[in-house]
Amino acid sequence: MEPTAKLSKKRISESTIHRLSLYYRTLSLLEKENYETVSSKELAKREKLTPAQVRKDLSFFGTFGTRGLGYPVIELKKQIASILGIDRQWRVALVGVGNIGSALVSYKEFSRQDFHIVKLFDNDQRKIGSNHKGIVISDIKNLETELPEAKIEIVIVAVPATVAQYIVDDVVKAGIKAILNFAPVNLKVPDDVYVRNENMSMELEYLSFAMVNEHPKKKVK
Amino acid sequence: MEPTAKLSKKRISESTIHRLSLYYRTLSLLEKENYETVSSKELAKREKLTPAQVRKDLSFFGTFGTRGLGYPVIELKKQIASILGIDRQWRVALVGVGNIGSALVSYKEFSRQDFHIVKLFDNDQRKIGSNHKGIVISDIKNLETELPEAKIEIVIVAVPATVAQYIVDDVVKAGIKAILNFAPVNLKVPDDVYVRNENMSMELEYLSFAMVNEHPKKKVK
DNA sequence: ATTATTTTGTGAAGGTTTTCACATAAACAA
DNA sequence: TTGTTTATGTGAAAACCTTCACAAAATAAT
Ligand SMILES: NC(=O)c1ccc[n+]([C@@H]2O[C@H](COP(=O)([O-])OP(=O)(O)OC[C@H]3O[C@@H](n4cnc5c(N)ncnc54)[C@H](O)[C@@H]3O)[C@@H](O)[C@H]2O)c1
Ligand SMILES: NC(=O)c1ccc[n+]([C@@H]2O[C@H](COP(=O)([O-])OP(=O)(O)OC[C@H]3O[C@@H](n4cnc5c(N)ncnc54)[C@H](O)[C@@H]3O)[C@@H](O)[C@H]2O)c1
Repeated sequence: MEPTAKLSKKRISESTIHRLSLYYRTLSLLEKENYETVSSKELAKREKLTPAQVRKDLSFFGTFGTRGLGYPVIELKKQIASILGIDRQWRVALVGVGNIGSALVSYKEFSRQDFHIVKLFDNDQRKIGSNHKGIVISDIKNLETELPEAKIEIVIVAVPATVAQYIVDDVVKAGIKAILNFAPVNLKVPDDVYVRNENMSMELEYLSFAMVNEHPKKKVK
Repeated sequence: MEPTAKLSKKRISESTIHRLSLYYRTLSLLEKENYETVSSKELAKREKLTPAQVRKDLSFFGTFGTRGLGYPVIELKKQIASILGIDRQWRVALVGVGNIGSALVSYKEFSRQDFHIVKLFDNDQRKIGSNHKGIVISDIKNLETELPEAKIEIVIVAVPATVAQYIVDDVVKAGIKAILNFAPVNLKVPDDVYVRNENMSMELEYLSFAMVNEHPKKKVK
């Protein structure tokens, strides 16, 4: 059966995309464990999902498996990489080289996954010009000129919440269409700009809610 | 109309809880801006949601508004805090005082929201015993005894992925029921333990997918 | 070969979440 | 007062997402 690239009009749900990320990570692991093929059942078990969910998710994008056998690990991993758009390098800039910013620069998972932080910006004179993990920190004043020059496609925002919107306004002016935001604010951006928020308080608050209310988990088969 | 605390059997969706966190943050902002009341319309606008969504979310927990007027900002904030269980202090420990761990210890939003990191653990002899932001780093060997001693209720896991499961096994043995995990692995825990994962690659991959596929956003009114 | 077994891919069913739409109630204006 | 406006709270409808269940296809066993 040939893997087919469906170019369907149907909107794919956010959950499906997130699960593709999980499948990708698990397939990498399976590859290391020398699995040649994997069934939807096994994949589901590892992700605490149902096999039907796994098959349905994949079916939105094509047919990748062999009946009676399962999915070829290496090939499926490649296909998911292609679907997610991580079969290429993304040039990433980070604004705000503080506590969390510095941590992210050192985060090996990003570079392993072809997200390369190649530019850093800050407004602190003590930081500007200094070399941080092999990257010279640029002055935030030069954001609008240097982002296009460096062919940046994704910007990570790690500045204080009070200035995040101003920074993002400039980031958008520079033509950037994708932003990963760590500041605890709702950013306003034009319709054609994608923003994802990392909100750690939200997850802690979920834990808090769950404990206080003995919130039942979704049943898992 | 009296605010009523519904003790319903119905499972509240994860999305609703996450939105409560957003409402809470926005209400804090509205309080600072000296709003006395706020309508579901205004709240929705700030969160990029529909007014109906806001009202429905709140209605699961009681009736907090006044028809013709809206919701009293301070009172609603209190009510949401009570629902989320953040009207009290949570004692938090963090394991793995590395790049991301250190950043989290410095994260003021946590302490402002009554999540207090009061204990740090690591296995690096150079770090153990040293004072980090006013907390002496403990030896990971003492995890099982010191977690109960310090009355810890939530543990943040910020150790390398390869050891995360072992750490979590010990954390669970120590009786902890809530874990915030930063390691990129699917942790196995008993049914009565809540785990939330912070997966930053997932969000970057979502951005990647969205850009490559020109993924339409959900329509927003 | 033939049969039993495995496992995919997918319509349809079932379940959950969001949105609609309106009765209801409070506030405000005249 | 009375009427007009505003805005909640909520069943019902619509949209969306997950699971079911089974035909189809491939493998493995006899
Ligand atoms: N520390 C954490 O663990 C953590 C976790 C989640 C989210 N956040 C959020 O991430 C952001 C940064 O947090 P942090 O703890 O790293 O703070 P930080 O103060 O350590 O870092 C902020 C950095 O941004 C720089 N900066 C300030 N204004 C700037 C401007 N106008 N232009 C460019 N750079 C500017 C500062 O010089 C500093 O280097 C905050 O919004 C915070 O709420 C932090
Ligand atoms: N750096 C980031 O921005 C980032 C972002 C998201 C997730 N993560 C994840 O968070 C984890 C930590 O990442 P990091 O960049 O901070 O790494 P790091 O190496 O800087 O920190 C890891 C810390 O854990 C300690 N440690 C190692 N083994 C331990 C053990 N058995 N018991 C106790 N402590 C132990 C180390 O001494 C070190 O202090 C990793 O799983 C990583 O994938 C990191």
